[in-house]
Amino acid sequence: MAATLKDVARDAGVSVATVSRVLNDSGPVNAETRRRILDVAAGLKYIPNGVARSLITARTNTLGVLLPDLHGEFFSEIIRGIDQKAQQAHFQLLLSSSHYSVEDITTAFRPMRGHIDGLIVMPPDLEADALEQVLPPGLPVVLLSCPPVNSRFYAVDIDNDAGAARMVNYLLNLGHQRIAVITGRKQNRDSTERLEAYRRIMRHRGYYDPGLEIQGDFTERTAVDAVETILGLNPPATAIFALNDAMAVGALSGLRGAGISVPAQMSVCGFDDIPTSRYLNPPLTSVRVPIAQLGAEAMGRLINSVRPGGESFPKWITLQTELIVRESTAPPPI
Amino acid sequence: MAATLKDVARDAGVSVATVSRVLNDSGPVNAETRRRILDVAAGLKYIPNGVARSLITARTNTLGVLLPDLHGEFFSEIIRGIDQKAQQAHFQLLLSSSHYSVEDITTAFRPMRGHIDGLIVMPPDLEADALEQVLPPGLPVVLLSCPPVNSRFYAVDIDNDAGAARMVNYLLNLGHQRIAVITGRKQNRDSTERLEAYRRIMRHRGYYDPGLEIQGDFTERTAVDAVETILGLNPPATAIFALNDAMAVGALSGLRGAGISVPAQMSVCGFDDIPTSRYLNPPLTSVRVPIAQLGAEAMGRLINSVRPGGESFPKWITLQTELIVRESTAPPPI
DNA sequence: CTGAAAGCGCTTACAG
DNA sequence: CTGAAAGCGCTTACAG
Repeated sequence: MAATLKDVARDAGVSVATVSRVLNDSGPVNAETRRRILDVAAGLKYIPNGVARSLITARTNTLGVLLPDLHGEFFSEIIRGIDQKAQQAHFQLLLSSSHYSVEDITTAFRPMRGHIDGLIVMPPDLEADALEQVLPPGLPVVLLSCPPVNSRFYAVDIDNDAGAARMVNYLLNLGHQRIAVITGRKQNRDSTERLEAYRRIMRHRGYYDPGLEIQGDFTERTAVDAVETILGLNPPATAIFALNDAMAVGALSGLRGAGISVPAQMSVCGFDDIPTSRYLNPPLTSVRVPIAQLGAEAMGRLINSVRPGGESFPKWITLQTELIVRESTAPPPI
Repeated sequence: MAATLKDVARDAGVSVATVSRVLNDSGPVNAETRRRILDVAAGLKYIPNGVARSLITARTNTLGVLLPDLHGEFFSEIIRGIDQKAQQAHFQLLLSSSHYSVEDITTAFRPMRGHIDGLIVMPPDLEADALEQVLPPGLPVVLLSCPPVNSRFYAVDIDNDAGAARMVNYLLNLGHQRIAVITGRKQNRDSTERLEAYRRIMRHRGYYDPGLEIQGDFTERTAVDAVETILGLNPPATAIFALNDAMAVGALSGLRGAGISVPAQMSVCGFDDIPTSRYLNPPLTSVRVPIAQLGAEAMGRLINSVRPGGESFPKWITLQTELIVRESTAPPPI
């Protein structure tokens, strides 16, 4: 049906080798011959068969992306950054999500094998070395939000520690002492790091109380439930630090349901600064994470490492965050 | 490096044909031979080369997805539905976004050609036939939110008309007469259809006024701006119908900035019912669209049409919506 | 500057 | 039940 190299060669009266040279700009070709070939190819609407090309070159020009989840703006922003970068470098994107464990990742990777030149993956906490066992030795890999400890992988992550520490200090400086925190799952490294920073600062200032830590899972719903628990605290909390914005949204909602006004009676803040946060009621104080950039940086590194002779990047880069103060936080009620 | 069919055949003392038969469960093979081959394959950690397989079978087991945008929860929900369905059917996903025009789509499709068995695409308004010109004749295609008029394509869309009509009627029945509407871009068919329904009902009830229509672009930001215009209306509007939820979020934010309370002084409602909407302050009245299902239905149809002998689906399916009344709407102030 | 030929790793009639 | 062989559509030394 579709024209092949052979068809073009036949119609142009040359060999397939010559056509291939013209199409790939490899090797010298007579200018006149070149023009004729290009004409014929256009006339035939010839489009190279990428699969055949991949088989012989062992390059697919496709990069894989394995994500744990697809819910919420955080992940769509990551994909947006990844997609943007991939497009401008003319790479294609093979996407797969809902992979929470190394086993999931292993399974999801299987069909990708051979179809991709490299992989971006967001594995559960500290699984870099386990991952190295199950991925092909030569495959370029970039880890998202996971340190490349003991592995040959590249990694891009966020300075969760500094971000969370600044937020807690900001809250403390506002006068809060009872700061409740809603965490993500224990396996979630972003959550763990943010929580550790919270603990360190709270301890340091002498306000640490494990009773202030409520377990969530980074979704709005668990935060709504967490608010109930928090409102039952004694002595009461005066601020809620949700370890991501989705949960801050849930907390705001739960508080509204309970008739608590923010920030007059309770301060609320989040982490990530997803695009929606500035439009919330009240606008959310949060820690800005360059989410799309996180994806873009990962993709940039991956592209670089699948391309021969790219510049050399540091193995591990940590993106900085920024405290964004809006209207959901204020001094505690007196 | 990696083991090939030939390696397995050699070590098992059989021909590659037999190994292929075992691995694909095609054709009869002696039980003992089969076991031996499987053992050898496992020992060698053999994984079939998908590219080579694709070249010979002319099937890639990969489906392409071309989306206009990746901002916001609407698109991540669509992708989630698509991905879920693809995974359970063991298809891979090639994703590309930021394609607003038929030209963009044409360009983005080029590198996908040959790599995919079918395509899901969300084209601009009414471009189905233009699209048919630029896509290969045999390629299975499913259109998202675009009628398949004059084309051979499948299509899945939303009953925008009924949804918007119900919302406007609901607002009218609440007592509103001056209902401002914030629209999307003119090329956006979802927006256009919702707007048409709005106009029809407003005309029918005798409250139609073109001055109530404010142009937006489906992002929060334009809705914040639109609110300013709306607040300058004379006679004033008492309700705002944002034609998607992202703009309702923006409207809520703009109103808050202007010190207008919702719904006491102004009712606000949206369309799509993105996951966040129920957690807003106040929780948003909206038209529920089964967003993930939209993606899943499209993928289901695509999978069906690339698989030989699948059941036959109607060419065009329209998903129904549901009015979700929350707390952002109330009777107008007296 | 150009072509004949090998080969990438598979699948699939066709014989036996 | 099994194998030899052709072939999918390309690229790339190797000769000339």
